[in-house]
Amino acid sequence: MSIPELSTTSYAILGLLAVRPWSTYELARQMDRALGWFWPRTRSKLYEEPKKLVALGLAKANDDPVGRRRRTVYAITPKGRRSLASWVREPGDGPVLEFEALVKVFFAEHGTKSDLLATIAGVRSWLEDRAQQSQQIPEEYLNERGPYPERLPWLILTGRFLDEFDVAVERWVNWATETVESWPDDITGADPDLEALAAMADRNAAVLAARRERSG
Amino acid sequence: MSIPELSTTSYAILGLLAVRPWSTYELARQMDRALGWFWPRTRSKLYEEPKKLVALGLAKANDDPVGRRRRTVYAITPKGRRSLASWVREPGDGPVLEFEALVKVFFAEHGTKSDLLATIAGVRSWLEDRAQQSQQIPEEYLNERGPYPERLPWLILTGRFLDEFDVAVERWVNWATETVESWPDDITGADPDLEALAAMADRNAAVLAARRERSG
DNA sequence: TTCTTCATGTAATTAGTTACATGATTGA
DNA sequence: TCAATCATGTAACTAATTACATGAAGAA
Repeated sequence: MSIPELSTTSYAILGLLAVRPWSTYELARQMDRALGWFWPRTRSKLYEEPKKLVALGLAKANDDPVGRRRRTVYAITPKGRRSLASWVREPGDGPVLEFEALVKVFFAEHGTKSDLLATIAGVRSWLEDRAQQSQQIPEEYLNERGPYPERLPWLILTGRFLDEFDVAVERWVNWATETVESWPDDITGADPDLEALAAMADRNAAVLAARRERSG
Repeated sequence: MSIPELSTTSYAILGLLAVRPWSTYELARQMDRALGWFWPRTRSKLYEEPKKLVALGLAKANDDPVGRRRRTVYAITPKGRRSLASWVREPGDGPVLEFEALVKVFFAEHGTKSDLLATIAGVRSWLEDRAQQSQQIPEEYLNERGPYPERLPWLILTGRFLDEFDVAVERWVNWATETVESWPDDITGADPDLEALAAMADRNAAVLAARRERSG
């Protein structure tokens, strides 16, 4: 490789630049709006990465002063498009989850039943905040006002993943709330939900059986 | 605060030390087995963090040489237990997702239909690998052979979340495969699945309506 | 006795976050 | 005209990963 292995973050930004040129601020907004849901990065990264792309000839920077301040607008180059295309064709990594609240559930013995319920309730709030933030996007497109409608078929693919994810969280919150509410106040006396456990084991077995069937 | 704000990773390790003392290697295995599914960290972190805990008086290190090499076994202190307990009672952050393959889906216009199908198929393999890796744990507990059975009620809570997550991924893979297969070879001619889009908008609205009902 | 896997750790590097600073624009 | 918010960026710091090195134990 002549190119020293860009990170996924670099390619994510390069991908946005392939849609159109953006100033850094616009890139940041775009990350908030969409990409950030499954590739979250802090804003300051968005000032660094494009510089790297420019250094490699994958993008170019245009200075576009606003008043006394400079603003940098980045655009993709043909070389950048080629690099992006070859990245897109390689299958990517699977989902990675980080879930602090669940770590606290995992160590629930150090808190009370009501602490645990509060932790779970916090996840419900998270879900609601998220519903709030993401509500306008599908509506824009349904009203034929969403940007870059030619990309819509695959934007729906990604949106649907996030939707399934939220459904999973919601289902879990509902079940976990009920389950913990049924426990005694001293949670060390709780009975394990062995039915749930058996269901997990079964589903797991089903996935593996399906694989054996698929692959011979 | 006298304690300079530990990270979630620190508390995760502290939580494990509260179960029993472990050598670093055992900690690493334990991360692979369970915590790593929702708080993934590289192995070398597991050598660093305990040192920090020791410096703060939250854990103590015992040297336990094996042949000519040293091995360090860490144990929690009473102060460590107090610190852990106060962390557990605060509700934690919601789930954060990173999903490289989905970034590639998002930029699917730079690849072909079959590239896209391959990306989705990669996610199915991920799912199967995961089923493989996690299969024995529920079975151990169902056979009453799992370690620390007194923690089982909340271990099932966390396991169930991961199960719901996998179900979501599986549902998405199935739907996405079907959807993309129905597209023309030139994906720029694909029709957006507006029904799916409308369903997402509806679910979103339902979550928000439920919140209004709850809090109003 | 040698190969492989288990086990133990450090060092160098990269990625990512937090904190800060300040100009431009808008609307009360 | 002043406060709030939008916009632009850097610097210092912390977290995390990758690469490396090597001893111990068990199997062939």
